[in-house]
Amino acid sequence: MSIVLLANDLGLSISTVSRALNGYDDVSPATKQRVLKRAREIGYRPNPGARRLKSGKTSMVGVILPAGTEGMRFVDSVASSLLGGVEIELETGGYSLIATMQTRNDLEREAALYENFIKGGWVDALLLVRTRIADARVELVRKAHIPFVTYGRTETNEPYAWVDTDNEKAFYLATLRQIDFGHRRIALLNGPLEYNFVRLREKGYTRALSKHRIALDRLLMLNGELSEVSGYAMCRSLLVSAQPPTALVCATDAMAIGAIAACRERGITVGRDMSIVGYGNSSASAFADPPLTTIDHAVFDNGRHIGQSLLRLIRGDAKPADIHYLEPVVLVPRKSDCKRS
Amino acid sequence: MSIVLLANDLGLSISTVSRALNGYDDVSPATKQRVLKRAREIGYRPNPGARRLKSGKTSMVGVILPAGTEGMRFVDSVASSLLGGVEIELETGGYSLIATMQTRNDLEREAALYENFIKGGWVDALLLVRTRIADARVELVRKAHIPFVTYGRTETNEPYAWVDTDNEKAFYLATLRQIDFGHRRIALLNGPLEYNFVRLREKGYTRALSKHRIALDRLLMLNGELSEVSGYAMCRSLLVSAQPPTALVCATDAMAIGAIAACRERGITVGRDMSIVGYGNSSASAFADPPLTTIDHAVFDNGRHIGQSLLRLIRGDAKPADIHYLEPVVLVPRKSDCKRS
DNA sequence: TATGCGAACAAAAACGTTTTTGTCAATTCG
DNA sequence: CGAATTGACAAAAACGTTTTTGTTCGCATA
Repeated sequence: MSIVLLANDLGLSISTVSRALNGYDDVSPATKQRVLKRAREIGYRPNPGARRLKSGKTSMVGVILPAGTEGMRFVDSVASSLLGGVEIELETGGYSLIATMQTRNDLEREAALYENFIKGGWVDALLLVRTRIADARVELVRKAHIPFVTYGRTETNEPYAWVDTDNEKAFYLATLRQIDFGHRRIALLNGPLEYNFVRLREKGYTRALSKHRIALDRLLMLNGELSEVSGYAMCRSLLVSAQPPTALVCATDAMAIGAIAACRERGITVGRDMSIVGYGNSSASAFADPPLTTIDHAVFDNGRHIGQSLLRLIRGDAKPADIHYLEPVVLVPRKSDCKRS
Repeated sequence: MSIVLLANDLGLSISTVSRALNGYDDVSPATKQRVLKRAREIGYRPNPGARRLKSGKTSMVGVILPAGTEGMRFVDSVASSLLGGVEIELETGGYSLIATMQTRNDLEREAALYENFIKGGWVDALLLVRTRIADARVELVRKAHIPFVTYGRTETNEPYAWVDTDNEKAFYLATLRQIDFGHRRIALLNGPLEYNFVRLREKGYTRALSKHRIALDRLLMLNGELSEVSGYAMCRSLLVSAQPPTALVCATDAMAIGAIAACRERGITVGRDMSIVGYGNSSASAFADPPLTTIDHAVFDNGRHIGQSLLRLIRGDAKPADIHYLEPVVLVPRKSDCKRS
């Protein structure tokens, strides 16, 4: 019974206090100030349960962090920066971000989890990450009539708000660079096929090849996990194949680091006999041996864009169709790529 | 007005329905079943706001993820596994974990953030991570009379619930191994001094040295960030010093990988001329060159312990003083350490 | 000088639960 | 056989807000 305390203290009715606190204009500027001041002094905090019960607003944006495919890693370093960016923007708008974890990758349960999270009414808006090509979540969330933005695009007919990195451009650039280096047998170490960013990266890769009239070799396009182990395994299988590639473009720096290890194991010197480009510009990439040429993309800025978009959507300042932002990428050259020997 | 709908549908009063749903025993087993069944069919979900308003319970446990010291990384891979373990246990008890991010490391704001989070009433219990030696948060949270467990210990007179990894043992083992390899000038590349785990690692290191009557050389004990860059910089400064060490124990694998890069740069072969042990058994550690000897600690299991402890605390099945769990560590030998040459 | 109007505040209802208290019949007990 | 107890349910209050609907009063207008 907190607002009544505040009201009594001020000698006002609770309705006036409430309206003052919420910035309505049928309360005089003078009393509005008085209420605000006293509220701060007394440390008044509206009970979020009551507020939500009455108004349906929670001042919270939610995100469900997907279970990692490898072992138990839910949150990768990308997510960390991203969420940081989101939070810092939401903060300025009086919102905050809450994350909950998905303990398994099971699609059946996923729907139930999202359903629960939304109907549970803990959040006013949602952020969807790790979008798949066909992603049931966006339909589900749209039907719930709750604002949302996706990090990464998906395939759907309906308009929706998205923020994405230019994955296609990234792999177009990386592949082009390998071609310019004289490579013709360039392998693509990619992620799981279901994800949209995986398809986009493949698209960038094939576009670069076809631009230079290089025939596509399906045997050079591999899909696996995003981890070091997986990169190692895929590279290894390529190296023992009939016609090994002379260059690699990898979906993550971790995969590239695994690939480097595989090359090392077989006595192949990366940066001389094998040309490798990674993706992500992870903190480890600069300290690999050789230092990894990679693609840098501003994840934190992506997060900020998402945060801003969420706010606009919540306030009704924008329609989902208005929000499409493609973050540019930049290739950071180091020592892991080289001319064809 | 959802429970009333359900009640009408069943021809019962809302109070009976509520009591049936909450498992009270003054409702007959028959109707209890009937209510439960119908509730499931109809897809009834108690309004969390209303529930919280009345009972004060939220079925949520919260954690505030600290802002990363380097750049904007909030959540490292440790946190990912840990939170996964926590969540999976909480789930079995009908609770779930929500995380929110701390956007800056400022201590002033930290108190306010925790205050807000607790008073905001979004959670029934709290998890505190990245404990410092003197950590104002535990006093603050205790005063709020909300159950909590810390991941990592801290210095306080009051009893509190903690789960921790045996940091001291880990660095005792790592240092001992270096000593057994014949090393006498062993450097400690440690993290920021304020953290309790940093002190414990230092303690393990010094204990191993003093056991073998090796004099402590303060110049060999460095403190920095937990990142590759920092490991690189610290190792580099050691290598150009008057009396470089012949062995390194590092607070994280990332630091160790940075250190390896520094050695490589100066033509020092790690695993032959320099012996390095890391910590964490990160996925990258096995693919470093040379593969990193490191300390493995079961972060996910730690998370599960935390989850269970939280549940016991919430239910009143245990007092904070009862909950002290020290997770054992194990050294995983690879190729980065070696006999003194 | 009545009438209408807007500015500033207050009363009261409502949100969907949980909890306290109450009711009523059936059963047990002295 | 009447009184006390118990088992199963219902009525109503309460949680702390927001929102809808009043109310009062001074002031401009006709």
